[in-house]
Amino acid sequence: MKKDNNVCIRIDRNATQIERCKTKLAEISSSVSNLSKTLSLAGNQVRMNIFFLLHEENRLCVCDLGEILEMKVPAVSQHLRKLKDADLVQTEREGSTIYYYLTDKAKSLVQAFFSFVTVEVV
Amino acid sequence: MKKDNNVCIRIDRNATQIERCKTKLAEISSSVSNLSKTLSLAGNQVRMNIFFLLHEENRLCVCDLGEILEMKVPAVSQHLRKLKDADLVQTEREGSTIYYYLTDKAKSLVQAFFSFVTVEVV
DNA sequence: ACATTGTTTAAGTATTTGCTTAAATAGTTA
DNA sequence: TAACTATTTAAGCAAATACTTAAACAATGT
Repeated sequence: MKKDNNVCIRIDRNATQIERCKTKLAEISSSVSNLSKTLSLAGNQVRMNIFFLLHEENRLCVCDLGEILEMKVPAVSQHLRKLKDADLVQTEREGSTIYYYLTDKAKSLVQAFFSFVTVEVV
Repeated sequence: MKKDNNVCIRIDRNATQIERCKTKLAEISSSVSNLSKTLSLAGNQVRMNIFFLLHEENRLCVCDLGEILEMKVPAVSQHLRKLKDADLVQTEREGSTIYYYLTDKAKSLVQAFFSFVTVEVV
């Protein structure tokens, strides 16, 4: 194995394949970036629980979520902000209470996630 | 707002709803845990790129992946180990080269991920 | 058996993430 | 407007993550 700045370059590698791969990657780079950002949000048990709860109950406030998840309110609030920044939840105010609910984008995602669970792929 | 160990309990909360939610959560707890673990692996740009590349090229060795992703081999190897531990990739040796390919479990996941990209939900 | 190639493992470090407490903001009610 | 309720924001800390280099391991060829 030859070393080029510590990057391994196999002697009998397929240079055409490597180049093709690099080109393809560059093309889908921004999609992959968006996708992995979204999935990294879903890849957290607390946020996955929030997805599930909002999916089931339609809407909940931070305070309820804190009690259900047995977590302190600021901790929940910070998770919700991440989801809101990613356009996965929206809010509606009712008096002094702010209710969170899933966006359409999140609903599709959640639908897919839970179908995986039931098919027991995961 | 009353405080119970710093956990907020809304005065006009729906106690029945809270209890129902806690019960439901407990029931699906292990599924949610597995799911979020899998998604946390997918929620990383490098690993998502690896998914994409193995999906497209069928199999690749660490060394090729290192060159394509422009990363050092040990860094790639460590990502692959996580995927292998989660039963998302398998290996086959050919001489001294070890090829990685997606498991069936991973193929289903990847299929779903990339259908989201094309539908532009993400 | 020794050198070479392909790969993994280990140890150290920097960055990121998630929680905690305390303070700030905003709406509600007396 | 003052007290109260619901929530967010900020700052600090602890744990987890990902990369780096160096060393170890495994297979191949001489």
